[in-house]
Amino acid sequence: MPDIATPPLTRVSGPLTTPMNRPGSTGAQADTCRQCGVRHLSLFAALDDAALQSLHYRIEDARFRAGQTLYEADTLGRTIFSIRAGVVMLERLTPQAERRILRLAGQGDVVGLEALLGQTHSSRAIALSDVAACALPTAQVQELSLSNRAFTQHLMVRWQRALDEADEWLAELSIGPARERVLRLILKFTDYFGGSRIQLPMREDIGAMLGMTLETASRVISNLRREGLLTAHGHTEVTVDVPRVLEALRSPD
Amino acid sequence: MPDIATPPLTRVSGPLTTPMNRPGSTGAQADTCRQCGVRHLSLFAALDDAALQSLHYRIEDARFRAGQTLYEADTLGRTIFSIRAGVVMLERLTPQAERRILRLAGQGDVVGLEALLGQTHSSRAIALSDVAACALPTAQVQELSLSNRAFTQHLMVRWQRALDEADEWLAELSIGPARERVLRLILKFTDYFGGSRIQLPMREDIGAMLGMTLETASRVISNLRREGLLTAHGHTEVTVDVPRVLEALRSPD
DNA sequence: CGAAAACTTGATTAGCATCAAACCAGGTGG
DNA sequence: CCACCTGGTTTGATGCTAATCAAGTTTTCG
Repeated sequence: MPDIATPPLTRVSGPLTTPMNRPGSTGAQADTCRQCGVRHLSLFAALDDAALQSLHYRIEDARFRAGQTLYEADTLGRTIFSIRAGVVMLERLTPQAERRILRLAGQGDVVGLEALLGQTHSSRAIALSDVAACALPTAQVQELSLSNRAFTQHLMVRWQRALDEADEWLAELSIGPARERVLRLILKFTDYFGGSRIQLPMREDIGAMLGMTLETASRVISNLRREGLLTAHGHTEVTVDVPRVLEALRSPD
Repeated sequence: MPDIATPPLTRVSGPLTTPMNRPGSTGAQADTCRQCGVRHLSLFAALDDAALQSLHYRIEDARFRAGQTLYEADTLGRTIFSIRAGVVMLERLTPQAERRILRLAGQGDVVGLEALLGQTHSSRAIALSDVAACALPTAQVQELSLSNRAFTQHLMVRWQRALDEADEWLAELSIGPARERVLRLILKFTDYFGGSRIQLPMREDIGAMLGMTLETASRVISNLRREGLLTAHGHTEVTVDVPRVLEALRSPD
């Protein structure tokens, strides 16, 4: 597992290039993992030194720029991704072939778990910001879950976390007035980005997350800026007045 | 594990009584499980006779009438429920304290998995129809997943199935015109009930599943009846003209 | 039979989608 | 360097869908 250098979370536009998979750093896997500052958050928190030494497969440092695809829907994956830094969107197409973003995954989350069961990916995974992840071969994960009970437990926790998140999106982000849904999503961003200064995604993406048109998303956000709940810095970066957002959600105004 | 007598799926209203937990039938657990006609669909499909013989905890036959609660949100469970027959709704409250039904679980599904991780239930589970389930003690399940690799795999498949279902509800049942959402939900019912003759839930429940008011749900369903896509038998039972429903969903009319 | 619960239907309104146009920033090429 | 082009954003005008409020009807059950 590679080091933890956190990539800048600036949204990078431009043509999509291939993932920045690095050809494996020097030294043994175990050393790299031991030095990882976010290992305690990851699937590998359960592994002791002995377990790290015994890894049979190479764990790759997978880097993605904003907009790049981690995997496509309806494909078979050979790896699952443990996210060290950045935010990933999971999306699928509605029956009318419109994009619908199902949920986000951030530091400590794992995406692509279905690959462990031999299933094709049910959704597409796209980097919302620049992303650093460990690409864990499914064979390695399966081997570990055979031998290591705590590791299996960690896997199940990741599954449950995804399920909790899905439930929350159903209950909090897919119904209610547009304004409230946007406010709740913005709060979620402050969690994922770890602070009140966040990157707002494209209006189209916000719309796809909340089940509304990009125009409605734009209108709501413009209003929030005028009311001072958001302060723009540059074109995509904003500061959130978290207390006032919480207050706005408490009182139906 | 008890026998498989399928309860009638008629919706029973009236005051909620305690679950019909039967005090365990005669004979060893293994015998009961061997005779279970839906074992191949259940978590226990992975267990051979030896494994069944070695079960340390009593697995209860849990019966619930329509409307009864399997477990409450924010409580700690000591069992998970493997559903043999009937349909269960998982619901939680929105931030505005309105009911939101997240998804359904039917034959072969497991609800309450989070109890295995020591977490409180994140949602409430309520029987939509009469339900027959096996109440599996979490201690028993944890013990099995230690010793039996295939069983662990089955557990993970159940987690993933719940996640797939949640994603589908997000993409297909929480956005789009009311009429289409109702049509898609009705198709789902034909799956869960195993045929074109289904029990329609209360309009209020349909509304809570689709994020719409009960009046809108009622209007849509009344229209579908007038158009002949649904035929009423009694007050809650209807026959679905599946081909025409599929056609109606294909063409945006 | 009467009361309560669930369902249906109507009238009105609010909120959002839609269509359309203008605006703005960044990047490209003359 | 400026003009232009492109992709994203904002804003406006209009119409439709579904929420809301309000009866009225049917069904269920004590």
